[in-house]
Amino acid sequence: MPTKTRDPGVPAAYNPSEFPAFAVTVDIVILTMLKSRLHVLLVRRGVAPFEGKWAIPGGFKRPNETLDEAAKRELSEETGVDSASLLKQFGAYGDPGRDPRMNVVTVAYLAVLRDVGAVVAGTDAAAAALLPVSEALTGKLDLAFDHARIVRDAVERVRVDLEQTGIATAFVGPTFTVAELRAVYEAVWGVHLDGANFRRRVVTESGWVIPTGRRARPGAAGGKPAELFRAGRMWKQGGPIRHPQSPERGKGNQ
Amino acid sequence: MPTKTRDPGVPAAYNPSEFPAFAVTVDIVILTMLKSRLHVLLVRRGVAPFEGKWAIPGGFKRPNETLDEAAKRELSEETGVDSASLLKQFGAYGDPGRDPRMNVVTVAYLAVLRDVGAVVAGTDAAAAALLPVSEALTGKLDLAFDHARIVRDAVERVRVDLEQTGIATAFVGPTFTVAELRAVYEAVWGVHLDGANFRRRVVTESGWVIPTGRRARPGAAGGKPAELFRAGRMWKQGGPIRHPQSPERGKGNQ
DNA sequence: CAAGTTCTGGTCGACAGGACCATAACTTCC
DNA sequence: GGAAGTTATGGTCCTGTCGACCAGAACTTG
Repeated sequence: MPTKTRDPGVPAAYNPSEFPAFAVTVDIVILTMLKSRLHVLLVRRGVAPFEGKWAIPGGFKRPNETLDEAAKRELSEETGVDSASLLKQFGAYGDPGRDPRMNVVTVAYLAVLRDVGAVVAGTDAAAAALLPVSEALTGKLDLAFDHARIVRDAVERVRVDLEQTGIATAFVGPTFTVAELRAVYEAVWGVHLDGANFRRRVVTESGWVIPTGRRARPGAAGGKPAELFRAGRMWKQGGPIRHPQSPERGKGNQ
Repeated sequence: MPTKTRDPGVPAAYNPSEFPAFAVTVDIVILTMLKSRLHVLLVRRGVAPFEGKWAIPGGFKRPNETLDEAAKRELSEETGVDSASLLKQFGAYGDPGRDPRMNVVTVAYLAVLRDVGAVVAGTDAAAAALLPVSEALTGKLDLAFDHARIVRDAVERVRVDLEQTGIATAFVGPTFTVAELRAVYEAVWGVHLDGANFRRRVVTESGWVIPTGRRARPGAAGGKPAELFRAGRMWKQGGPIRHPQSPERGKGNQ
């Protein structure tokens, strides 16, 4: 909103044509776990510019909706998923020339989902796919526009939020094993966590996970069937697991 | 950017008139320490709407500059300060009707400065002032547009960043005492920190603060003169002080 | 039944972090 | 000039957390 109250030249009522007009879009980085690796939902562009390249889904904001509503609508249109609680705004991008056709400012959202696989399979397989974020981050896929940077920022945000918020439970289903939850942390952070210590942390204190009494069927390799839990209320106030290297602040110099 | 690749109706080259046009502005929440309290720089609006109300400074983004550049330019125009390193984007706001005149999407930036007092004194005193954030947060000041929400989000961001980044040193001058630095944490978090423990944390391990050999003059109340330090390189990798309540996660329930 | 795999609980030591005390070095006031 | 007050700075102790590691439980497949 204009707040240049001290500029004498500003009229009392703006004429929109006097100020640069922008298109405002909302883009969504949809992340999910697949085969113990972090994946991102990408669509293949069918029109110029960047025709044939991968891009993250998005669309124009409408004047009569909020940014959050626009993101929710786009997510629903794109995947059919209707869960607004996992949508989080994490950045705005407005470099000149980022869209060669016109001035576009985009507001980027992060969505963490489970079971996107079925959704993607239902759409045109050639137009949408789940791809490992590692490939997008290392530049193996060159994405359209500045979407590589947006995806990078989104993943960085997830890495931080995993420690500070309860975003971890958004990656798993309504019921899950401790090992599934641990796999989320290990995949996002790229570290190995001790299974026993991890379990102690989330199971010992009540509020994090609630036992359902049921057990999961072991995988193909066998093993003891794991307990099935559901998420407790404590995840609303941040996650229980800290990044391994984070407590060792101040080291590594001298 | 438009990525609705599967929509058949999208032409290869957009006609800007076919899509809703928005004005894009950049607003800056400028925070500083004054009398051991957190203050925000506000300007008094001279024109409708919200004439006479307080607002945070900002202005229109130009088509040929990035959002970061626009924020830097506005900060310079508003305060004369030319330090881009302390500018951080923290949110975008685009609710319909947030500006009664036209569709405006604003991208909000946070700037942490010291010595804004001299800058404010130099401008028209009636048009700009440093006010305690507590008054803006509690609703004592009713701000223009949705600026109350924006200020609230900015302060929340600072509270988090104080723990995770080296933003604390941006509040103090090039040389500072340990007590000055501690006052920043205490003011932003609203807690009391033990002076001895605080000092041990930042002084013991090298890299956080570097002694200058000089001493500050005691305040009006007297006391032992404090050592003067300057910021070390470790602040680039996060702050050394943790929020007191943050390690006690998972308590308070059962 | 044997071997392999995963889950789950236990122990132990290192260490960060907070509470608290004591002393040093300056001020102002009488 | 001394007393009282204030702030800075260093020391000690104690508690809780967290990771490494071990051992047993419970299932798989062959």
